[in-house]
Formats: sequence, structure tokens, C-alpha cells
Amino acid sequence: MSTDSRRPAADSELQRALDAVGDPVRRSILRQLAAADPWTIACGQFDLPVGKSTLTHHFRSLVEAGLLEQRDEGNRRMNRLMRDEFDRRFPGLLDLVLDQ
Amino acid sequence: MSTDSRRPAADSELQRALDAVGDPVRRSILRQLAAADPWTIACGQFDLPVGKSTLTHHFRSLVEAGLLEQRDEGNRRMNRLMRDEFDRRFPGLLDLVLDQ
DNA sequence: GACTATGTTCGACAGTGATCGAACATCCCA
DNA sequence: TGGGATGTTCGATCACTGTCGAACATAGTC
Repeated sequence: MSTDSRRPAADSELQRALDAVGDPVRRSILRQLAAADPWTIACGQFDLPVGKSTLTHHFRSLVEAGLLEQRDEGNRRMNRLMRDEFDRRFPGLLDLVLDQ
Repeated sequence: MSTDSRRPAADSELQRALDAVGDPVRRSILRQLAAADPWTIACGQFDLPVGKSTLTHHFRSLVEAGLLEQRDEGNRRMNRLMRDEFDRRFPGLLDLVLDQ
């Protein structure tokens, strides 16, 4: 690994994390994801007021920030919130989002 | 008080906090402020690569997010990081910024 | 094989916000 | 009282990003 998660995250990583979490649509994704079991929700199943292509955009942002992981299951793309991993890198940040 | 700091902060407050902390210039302000004693640094004394009017803009953002407090001392406008207050509303967020 | 469902890619567009410089206001000091 | 220092306000600009729709790709189904 090139990054040591016990060392403080570089500012560019923090920037990406804050950007990811700074959008209300993405926060809604994170909350809906946290309320369900891992790998049970496909991208199109979220209750969100945006179109498909916008959704793709937001998911990319979340994946790049290390907030969620995706896996293809036939037709659909399933999601898992990377809660523990993200908590280790940025303690407290995700909790802040999920506690409304 | 209209807001109870023990209740989870409303999403609009969280939005303002994340926006404030999401800018690299503002994070630099917060770090320089944390490294000094309260009320010892005036706005113009920060080491930052932006002009005066931009500075004013960033300070307004930080004040509105409840991250710092200002006080006029004659000519200059002194600053204090509202660390405890902000930590109570958004536990862990400021630490994330200050730990580089 | 045709049709449907699920996602991605691409180009365009609009709103937001970070930035600047010029002008202004205030305060301090000589 | 005049000059310098410190900040603010205002208007303009520019880049970024969230948004959309259309076209495309792929997988499942009848």
C-alpha cells in the first residue's frame, strides 16, 4: 500500500472526502446506504430527485473518495458503504453525515 | 437559543460547516489560527496566497459557519477559533482539518 | 431475435463560488 | 490634518460542478 491509514491523511485526500460528503444528493445516498444491508441496493433503487446520468456522476465521486464500493450483478450495479475503512481514514466524518 | 447543540445539527447547518471546511484557503486559516493564542492574530496577518477582498470573503464564510469569532481592536480585526463550540456541534470535524 | 431494464458516456448548459482590482471607510500616528 | 495601515464593498471574471437529455452498451426476458 502506498498510503498508511494510521498516518494523518494528506490534504488532497481530505479534500476529496470533504467534496464527496459536501453534496446533499451524495449525503442522501450515504444515508440510504447506511440504512440497508451491504450489497442489497443497486444504483437505480435510490430515492433521489436527479436523473440517471447525474446519479452515475455522484457514484463516481463517492467511489473515488473511498466511501463506497461497487460490484456488478448481472444487469445491476450493487453498492456497499465502506464504513469501517472510511472511519479509519477520517474518524467521525461519516458519523456526522449519518446522524442527520 | 433557537438551536439545541445536543440535538443532531440540521442538515443545512452541516452543509454550511462542510462548505466552510471544504476550501483549502479556509483550512489554512483554521490551522494558523489553531497554532496561535486566541485573539492574537488579525485578518491581514495570515500567510495566504490571496488578495484582501478574497480574505474578507473567506472570513465571512468561517464566521457564518460558527468556526471563528471576530473582535475589532482599533485598526485591526482580531480572530478567535471557536474550537469548543464547533466541536460540540460537529464532533471530530475540526480535528480532521487540524490534523493535516 | 426483439424488447425492456439498468447504467455509462458525452456534450451542453446554468448556477455557484473563488478570485481580483478599484474605490471606499476607519483608525492610528506623526 | 495628512498619510499610512487595515478591512470592506462592489462589480466583473473565470473555473468548476451539478444537472439534463440523447445515444450507446449490456444483460435479462418473452
